[in-house]
Amino acid sequence: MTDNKDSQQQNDIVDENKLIAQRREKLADLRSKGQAYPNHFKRDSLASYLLESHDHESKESLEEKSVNACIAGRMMLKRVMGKASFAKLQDMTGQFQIYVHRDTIGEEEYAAFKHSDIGDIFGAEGKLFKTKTGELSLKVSKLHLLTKSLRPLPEKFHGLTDTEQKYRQRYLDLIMNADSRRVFQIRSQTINFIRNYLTEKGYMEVETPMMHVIPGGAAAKPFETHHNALDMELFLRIAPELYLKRLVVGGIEKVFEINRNFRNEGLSTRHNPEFTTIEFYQAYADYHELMDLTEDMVRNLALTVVGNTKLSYQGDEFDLGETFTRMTVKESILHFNPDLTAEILDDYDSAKAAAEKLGISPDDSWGLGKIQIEIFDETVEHLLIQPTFITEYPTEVSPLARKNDANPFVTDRFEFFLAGRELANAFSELNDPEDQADRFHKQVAEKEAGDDEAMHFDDDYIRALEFGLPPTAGEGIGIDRLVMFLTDSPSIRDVLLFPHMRPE
RNA sequence: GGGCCGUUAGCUCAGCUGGUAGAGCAGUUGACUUUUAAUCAAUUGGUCGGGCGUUCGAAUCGCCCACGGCCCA
Repeated sequence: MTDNKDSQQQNDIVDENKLIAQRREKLADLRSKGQAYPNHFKRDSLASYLLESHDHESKESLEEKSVNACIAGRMMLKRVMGKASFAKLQDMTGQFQIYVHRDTIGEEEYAAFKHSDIGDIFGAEGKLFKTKTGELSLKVSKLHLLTKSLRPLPEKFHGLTDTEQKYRQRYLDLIMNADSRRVFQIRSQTINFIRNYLTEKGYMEVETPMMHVIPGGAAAKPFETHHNALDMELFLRIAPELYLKRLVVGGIEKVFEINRNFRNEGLSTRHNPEFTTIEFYQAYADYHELMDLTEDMVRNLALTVVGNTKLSYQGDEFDLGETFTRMTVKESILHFNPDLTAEILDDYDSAKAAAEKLGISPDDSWGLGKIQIEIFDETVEHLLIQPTFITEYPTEVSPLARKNDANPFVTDRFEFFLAGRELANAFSELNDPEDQADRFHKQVAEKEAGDDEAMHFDDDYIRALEFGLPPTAGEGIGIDRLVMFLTDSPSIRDVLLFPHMRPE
């Protein structure tokens, strides 16, 4: 055992390259001289603040005012020119140049600075000034090495581009790539915007269970886990929907939750096993009101976080400032399939034949509604570049949505599409407990027939509905996908700080 | 799960029809007191993702595996 441990430690050391070894020696030297990881330095300014407040000033007026500042950050760039040096310190708002001068900070301090490494974290005190070329900088009177960095940063010009390393070592990506920092700022601002938007409209934010006894609210395969003390199987939630509607039964008439869902499916540029959604529910509203709300919210979100309603996603341009198109599933199919007619779509045999002609292989268990949706997915979805609401989804594929009064074949539901992808799903909720029980029974039958994404029967949810769910409309929006659109990110991994990866 | 592409120094990348690896940046040493990817000179650094095979000889050719990317289901 001991031998193994020793050889393991040996290996750890051998694994390290010379660059790290050199920095470790510098760290040992720092330790020998005192506290190597001090925590006394207080900064008073951020890079962006100094630039905003003083960049416009002339060299002379800066000199006259004699502005003191303390900044801190990671050294990203270092240019030593004999007895004077320039370096860039990076904090969370940007980079700021410091000027380190031997005759100002002293010979010993300057020698130490010359031995510092790119990546080291410094605190710097001094006076603001402008260089010959006009760059606002800090003339350092005192420099504090706050954290020694042991590992060399990626190259200063190309930075870190290796996709795998960006995802696995996100900290490094965030240090090196302003674009990545921007993506996650926009992500944060997006969530913040939505939270404020709904809160201001009187919605209450809640947190419902992530571990479910009966996974429900969506058609998806769940992750399974086990509770030891209770000795029971649990599922990570695939959607919060049924819990949020229980809360509407309980009288929380406007409610929302922004949180993670987990689905046990493959990974791709569009799918991560855990992803974030916002779901919100409003009593005494119908799906038309949610379309209006969605249109207003998405438009103002874009204006707030990217400052523009005209966006482009991977080459597709769209404008969230224009009125969003609204059409039904059938209208959209007919619009993009001139050879089809309403009569064909309404007849099971001819619709099935049309689907087969499109390369779809209808299963015998599919009804007309499922066939129509497959035709929609195949021929319409990817063409909906401009913001579009599609309504009147077949009841067959909408087990939780309220049937349309005029046409019970379809539900009071819409999905919202942008850049050829579904972004939101909403409907007037099914609040008839007997209808809901019937639909659960159908789902259970499908599950027994082998569909492992079909829903379970949730007795307590039916019981809640039996107490009475007021007429309610609800919606879910994929936050990751929304952020992808707002940041023009090609992969969901680009908008997740730590996307799921196989172990190295 | 299938197809295609990739994996070479800490990072970004070259490396031809097989002959035991190269640049830039970073590092080290020296010069340089307002630089802007600073410059100049010298210099260190590699289990070429892993394994097996073909061959006198493999980063290079073949097979298998791992990880990643893109496309498809």
